[in-house]
Amino acid sequence: MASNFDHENHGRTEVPDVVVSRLPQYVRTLTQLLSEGVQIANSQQLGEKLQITPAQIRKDLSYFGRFGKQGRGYNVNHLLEELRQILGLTVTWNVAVVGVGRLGRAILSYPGFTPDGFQLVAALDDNPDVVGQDVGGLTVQPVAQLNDVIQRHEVSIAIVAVPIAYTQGVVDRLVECGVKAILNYAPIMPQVPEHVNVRNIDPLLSLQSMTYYLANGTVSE
Amino acid sequence: MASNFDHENHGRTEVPDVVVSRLPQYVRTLTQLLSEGVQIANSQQLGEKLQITPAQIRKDLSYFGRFGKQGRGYNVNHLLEELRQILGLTVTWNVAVVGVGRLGRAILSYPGFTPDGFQLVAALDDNPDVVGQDVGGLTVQPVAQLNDVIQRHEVSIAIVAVPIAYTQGVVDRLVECGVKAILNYAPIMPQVPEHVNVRNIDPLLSLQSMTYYLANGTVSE
DNA sequence: TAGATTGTTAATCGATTAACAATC
DNA sequence: TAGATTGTTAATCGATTAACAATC
Repeated sequence: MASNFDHENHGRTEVPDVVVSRLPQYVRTLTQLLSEGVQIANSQQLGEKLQITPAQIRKDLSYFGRFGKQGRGYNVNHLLEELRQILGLTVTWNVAVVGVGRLGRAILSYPGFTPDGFQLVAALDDNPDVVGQDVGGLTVQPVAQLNDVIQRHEVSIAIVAVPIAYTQGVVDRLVECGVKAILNYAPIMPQVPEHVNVRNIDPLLSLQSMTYYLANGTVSE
Repeated sequence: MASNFDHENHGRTEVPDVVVSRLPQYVRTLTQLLSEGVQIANSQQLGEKLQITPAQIRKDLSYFGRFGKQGRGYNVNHLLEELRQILGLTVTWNVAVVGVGRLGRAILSYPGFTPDGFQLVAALDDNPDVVGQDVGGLTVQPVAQLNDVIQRHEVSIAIVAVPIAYTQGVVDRLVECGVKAILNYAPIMPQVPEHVNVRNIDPLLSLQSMTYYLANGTVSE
């Protein structure tokens, strides 16, 4: 059974997660260079901007193809477009926000997602006082309608900003609805089947690891 | 000059960053177990909760001491207290929030930091309409007062939630004021001297790496 | 004491970096 | 063509895991 999966990538070398996680940073840097009018950049220059070795950049890119020219470097615009294509950033992804408390409202009002192809198409909450409200141009729907809302709006990504006690339950329901990408803001790591991706936004963990260095007078990296 | 640093850890083996970053998760899990009345847990049980191998947990802990009993496991309460001590979570850390826009307000109103020993003691902004406002029980100060505010409140951690164009400038000023731990919410990676720690909260990067798996029909991990 | 689980060493795995032939 | 930089292979580094003696 499991051995079936071995054939599913059609002989492509599996790309390490850590490599995929760097690509959006490459996209960001290239976008910035482009806006500055830079047309060509080599791995050395990109490495300086990104605080990464040139070798790593070339290695990372080599998982996906050959985008540079020897003796010259990379065409910024071309590499950017290739990476956007690889990351699936050339299409629009519909996003639902579950949980419209203070944090959910901040997320819904944040204009930073839309330019990058993420369209907030639905907001859901369980609080009767909140349902029906207009937040960031969306009418808050009851969570009971989750399945229907996800189908109707073709939601493929969910942002979860509900209290910790409800998080796993909401995530379970999202998974049942076929959502395969979840951005979770609750301080908990929800369990999901392995075909579903979860990313946790957990500032408290970040703070708690920094205090180690504050308390011990050393520095990370 | 640099060789001086070699002596500063007094022969202690340097703890890898990745190990330090897992400790807060251990603390969280142990806290939960304690609240459930569990008194003893072995590395196997902790591993299941944390989705980590038992060997890794034992290895991680071994950087800091011997906290278990062979044949028995770990006393939950004791291990928790030891880890809190190691992470510097037994003392209160004063935190300043720079940037009181929508996001800054959400952070200032979020009750989740305080229980863990992080005390929000100051809020700063540059917008004259915002300065003087009461937000989450704090009066917003002008950023011009940064140095003074940090001194007066003994701030050791800053949370930065200002627009991207101001982020590096604010971070530079914080570093000048002696702040050694910065939690940054802007979609940029500020450059700091190596004795300063920065953690970036960057949900857009998380979304952009998940779309890779959505677009390519595979799954991370 | 017998059984269980730690703490630690050694083996494995995977990611990063260095080096260089290919080639623009 | 000469010089520069890529793409890729091999070497290195570091983190994870397995194994087991120590010991509760």
